[in-house]
Amino acid sequence: MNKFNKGDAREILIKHSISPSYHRISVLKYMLNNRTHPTVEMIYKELIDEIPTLSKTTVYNSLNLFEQKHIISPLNIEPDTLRYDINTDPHMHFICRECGEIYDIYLDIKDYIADMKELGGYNVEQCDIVLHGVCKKCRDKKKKIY
Amino acid sequence: MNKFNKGDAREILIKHSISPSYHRISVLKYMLNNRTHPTVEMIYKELIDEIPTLSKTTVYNSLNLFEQKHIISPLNIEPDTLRYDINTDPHMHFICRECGEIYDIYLDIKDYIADMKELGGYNVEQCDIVLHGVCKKCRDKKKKIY
DNA sequence: ATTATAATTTGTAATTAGTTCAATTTAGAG
DNA sequence: CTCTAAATTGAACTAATTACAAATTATAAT
Repeated sequence: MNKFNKGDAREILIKHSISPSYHRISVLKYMLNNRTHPTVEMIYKELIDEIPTLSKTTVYNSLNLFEQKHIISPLNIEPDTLRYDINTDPHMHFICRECGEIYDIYLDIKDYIADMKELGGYNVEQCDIVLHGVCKKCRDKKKKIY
Repeated sequence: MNKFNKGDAREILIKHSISPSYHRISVLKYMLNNRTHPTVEMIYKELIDEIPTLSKTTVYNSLNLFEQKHIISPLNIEPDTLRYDINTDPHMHFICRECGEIYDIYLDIKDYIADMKELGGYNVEQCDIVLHGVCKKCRDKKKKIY
C-alpha cells in the first residue's frame, strides 16, 4: 500500500492542467493508493485525520474536477451513493451481493461491442459493465456451515 | 401504445402472487405500456391524473414489490435517480449523452461472461451493461448545422 | 515587502431521492 | 354487518449531493 506519493499525484494533476493544491494532491493520492472504488464518505473519513480542516465539499469538488479531466470515472454501481474508479485500463466490475466487495474483471468486450456499433449507428464512447452475484470468498464461507 | 390493459396487468400480478389492487394494476400497466425505463417521478406524474389520491409512497412500494418478485429490474444508469425496466429479455442499454434517451440493445454477451465465470470463480447471476455515447438521431442533428 | 487579484476552500443552507412509520382507508372473510 | 388484515397515505426523516456566499490562501504586480 501507499505505492504512490504526493509527488506522483502532483505530477498527474499538472499533466491534466489542474492546479496542484494540497487538498487535491491528498485526494488524488488516496485514489491512487486505494483502488477500492471509494465513495466520498470513505475518502473524507480517511483524510480528515491528516487534514483536520478538510471540508466534504472539497472532496466533492476535487472528484468532480478529476472526473471532468478524465483522471477518474464515476461508478454507478449502487443506487444510493456514487463511487469513483481511478483504474483506466478497460475492465468490468463484479459486485458481490453477500459482502458488497467490488472486484475488477479484466475481460475486454470491445470486439463484441464493435459489431453492435455499426449495426445500430450508435457512437459508443464508453462501456460500463457490472456483474452481480456471489464471489468465491463468500461461496466458500457458506460451504463451511453444515 | 397501450397495448396492455388492466386485465393483462392483473394476470401478471396474480401469477407472481401479488394481490392485484387498483394502484398496483395501474403502475404495472404503465410499465407494460411505457418501455422508457421510467423513474418514480414519471410514473407518479402520469398516474396522478387518473388516481388523484395516489401517494408517491405507493408508487415506491409497488415498484419495490415488483422488483422483489422479479417482474421489473432496477436500472442504475443515472447517478441521481433510479429507473425501472420491465423488459426481461437479455439486453443492454445505450444512453445518449446529448438527449438522454435510453435505448435497448439486443446483443448477448453470455458466452463471453461464461468464460470469465470459470476463470475467476465468480458466480454471475446478473449482468448490467450500459453503453454511453451519442445516438444516431443526435449525430444526424448536429451534422445539419453548418 | 505590500497590495491587488484570482483561485481555493469552507460551511451552511437548500435540494432531491428514497425510506420509515403510524394513522387512516379499503377490501375480504366469516 | 362486523372483524381482521392488507393497502394506502402523508408527514417526518435520512442521506447524498449541490449551490453559494464568505473566508482563506496563493499568485502576480508594483
